[in-house]
Amino acid sequence: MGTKRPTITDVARVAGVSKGAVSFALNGKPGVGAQTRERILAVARDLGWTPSLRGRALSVSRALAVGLVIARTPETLGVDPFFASLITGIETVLSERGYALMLHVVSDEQSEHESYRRLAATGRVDGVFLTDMQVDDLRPQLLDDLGLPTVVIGLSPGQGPWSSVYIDDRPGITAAVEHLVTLGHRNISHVAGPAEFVHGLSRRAAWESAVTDAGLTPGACITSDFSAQGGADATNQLLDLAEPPTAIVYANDLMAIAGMSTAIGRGVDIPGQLSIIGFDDSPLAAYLQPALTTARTDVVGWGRAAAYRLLALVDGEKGGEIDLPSPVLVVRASTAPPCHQGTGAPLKDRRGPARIHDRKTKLGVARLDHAPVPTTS
Amino acid sequence: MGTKRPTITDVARVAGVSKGAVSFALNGKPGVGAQTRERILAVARDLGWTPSLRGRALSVSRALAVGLVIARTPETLGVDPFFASLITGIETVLSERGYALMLHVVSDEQSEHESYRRLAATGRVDGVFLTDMQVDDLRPQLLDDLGLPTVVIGLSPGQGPWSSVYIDDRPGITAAVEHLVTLGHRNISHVAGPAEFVHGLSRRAAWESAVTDAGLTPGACITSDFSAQGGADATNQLLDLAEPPTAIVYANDLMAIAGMSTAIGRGVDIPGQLSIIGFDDSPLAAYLQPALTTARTDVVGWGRAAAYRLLALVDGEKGGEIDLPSPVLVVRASTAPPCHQGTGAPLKDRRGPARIHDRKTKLGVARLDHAPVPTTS
DNA sequence: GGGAGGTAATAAACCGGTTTAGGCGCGAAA
DNA sequence: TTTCGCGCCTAAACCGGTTTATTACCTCCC
Repeated sequence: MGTKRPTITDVARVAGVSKGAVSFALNGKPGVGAQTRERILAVARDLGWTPSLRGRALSVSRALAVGLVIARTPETLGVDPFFASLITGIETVLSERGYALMLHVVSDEQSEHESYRRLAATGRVDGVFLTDMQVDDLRPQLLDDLGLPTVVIGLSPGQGPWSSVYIDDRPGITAAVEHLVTLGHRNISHVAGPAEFVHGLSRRAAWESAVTDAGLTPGACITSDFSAQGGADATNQLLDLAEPPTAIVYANDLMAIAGMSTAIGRGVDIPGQLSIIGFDDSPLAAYLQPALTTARTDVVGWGRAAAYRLLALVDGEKGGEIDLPSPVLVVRASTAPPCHQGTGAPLKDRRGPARIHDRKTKLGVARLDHAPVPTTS
Repeated sequence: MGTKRPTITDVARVAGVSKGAVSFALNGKPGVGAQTRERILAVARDLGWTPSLRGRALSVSRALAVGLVIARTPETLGVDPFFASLITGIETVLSERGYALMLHVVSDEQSEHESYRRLAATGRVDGVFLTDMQVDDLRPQLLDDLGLPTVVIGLSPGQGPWSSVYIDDRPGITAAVEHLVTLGHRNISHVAGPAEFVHGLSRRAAWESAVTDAGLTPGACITSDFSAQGGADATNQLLDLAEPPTAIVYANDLMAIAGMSTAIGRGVDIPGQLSIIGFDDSPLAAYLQPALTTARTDVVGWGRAAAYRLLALVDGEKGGEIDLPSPVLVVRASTAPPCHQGTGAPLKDRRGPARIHDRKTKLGVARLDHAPVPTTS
């Protein structure tokens, strides 16, 4: 706190040149001679000068920051591994470009819109990320009106004129269903996310078409809300059916975990009487009993890609496409052939090493860049 | 994107006054007459003027933003409900004061220090929050050197000259141990967090003294790392002991959940043979099988309090104390009297309504502002 | 009537950078 | 020799606010 930070004027004075010359030298622009440039840089180094983002931001009319508004309750947010990974990925890109992330956490849609308006009105950010896309989402239009460059996370390119980053959920669900069919399941249910969310819808559609493609009739599908309570309720409904499913594919891990616990609480053996598959590969999934079979998406890579796109958009660059690995199915102990009723197999040995179902060969799109087996590390 | 946003100069021109007068009028300062003020405000409203934070920030030499640097892997972060709640609480206060939160997520300590240096050097923030305090933490000193106002989250006031916000963990652990003792347990173990973290240490100390106060000898204590893997490993170690505990108190929910699953995987009945208590009250806790008894802290309130303190610090205000509710124990189905071995009680009915153990009367500090029972909503 | 005191408003400096317009000296082309 | 062009550098404008110094005017009071 002792002395103030040196400004560009201090550097200029010490180096005996003008402010402008210092600016040129520090930004590598032409307009200063070689040895003058050296001298300026040396002085800047000696003085410990760093550019003031406030000054620069005002001068270049840029905030040098981007925004992420999350409309979720702390309960949903705290147990969903998605945002942690997304933000981590975003950060890796932003930090190396000198950008910062402004995070807003709001409770409802109303405040979310208000948040965007404020970010735009005050000029705090140069662009924003948009997540949790809904079917007829008003936010892209709003952001367009506000003149805020936007990258939509989780909307396939065909679904709008917006710049977007997309991982196709469907291979994950497809692999899940195929895995179950291979095991011999014929009555496969789905617990879906809310129909107003595109990822709720697309996962449901993927389940339906995968089941149909396997020559089966889709089992019951219950639309829920991605929450633990919702997963538990939906599971109870499914198990209460006259002909309960032998396998359930959940739209996320949280519902799957709650569903699995509910089933166990009803005395249902898993995976003996009921196979369970989640979506997300929560860090917890491998440590449950039984360990949860689930689809994993490279969310960190998603965040990175989104950040690249947004910075490109802000800088007016072209912004090359980044191809991301497709989801893969991580097979653990919560899935098994149906009708093992009452075998009483020793629970002890049930958590084997996870097997990864990579759809690379079939679809030609999946790629797995990172070591995919998290259970033993 | 059509026309540019109006500036204060535009307002001045339209209103037929000087820039300075407009600034006075908009900030409620003396120096303009009543009806001139009215006219200026009207013009500003008509033009849809909002202050540019960039201009203001430069002028007042403030960033009007505060920072939070989180040094965690996405795996740890994604499953720990702490930060979601903390950030939510922080946001409620910041947003109503026009401040914003700059979030940095980094992987290691090295980058964390680098982050702080950059935030300070570029003047991006006016102050920062400090979490995950370690025993001989170098960061407060660093931030002091950098001249960055800091509020430490989770350090008791006596432990340093730093401005801090604190909830005493210990009543939660104490209540947990007392609950177990009341149930009849005599061999109570603890799975602790890393000894370099103050909340790891303090929870361990609380366990030890609560057990001792009950006239018992502390059972085995294993120092782990707050991760699922660590919780599973520690549980295996404890169950392999010649005299395994009849109850385990974990330093967080994640380890407790993994530990519970591990025990179940070994054929141990919970809570029949082993009682389990976590810490955090993760949104999942109520939906596990059996539902997890755990201590709940008002983390959102913590975030709010921390934000108030930091803004007070930044504004040079005094910053009144905010008293926060102590942790309470949420009793669910994972705890029961010991030695129920092999009762084969129907799992179905095990998830009763949660009971809250509030230590208000005993300690005179606990307060529960929010509806505390989350299981049925 | 003239100085003291107060209010309303303006002009201008300032925050810390970037960027443009322009001056000066010098070498090459006409 | 003149002129054009170019490299190097400075002065000054600019981004959008806040704040200080200053001026104009009015009132009060001796």
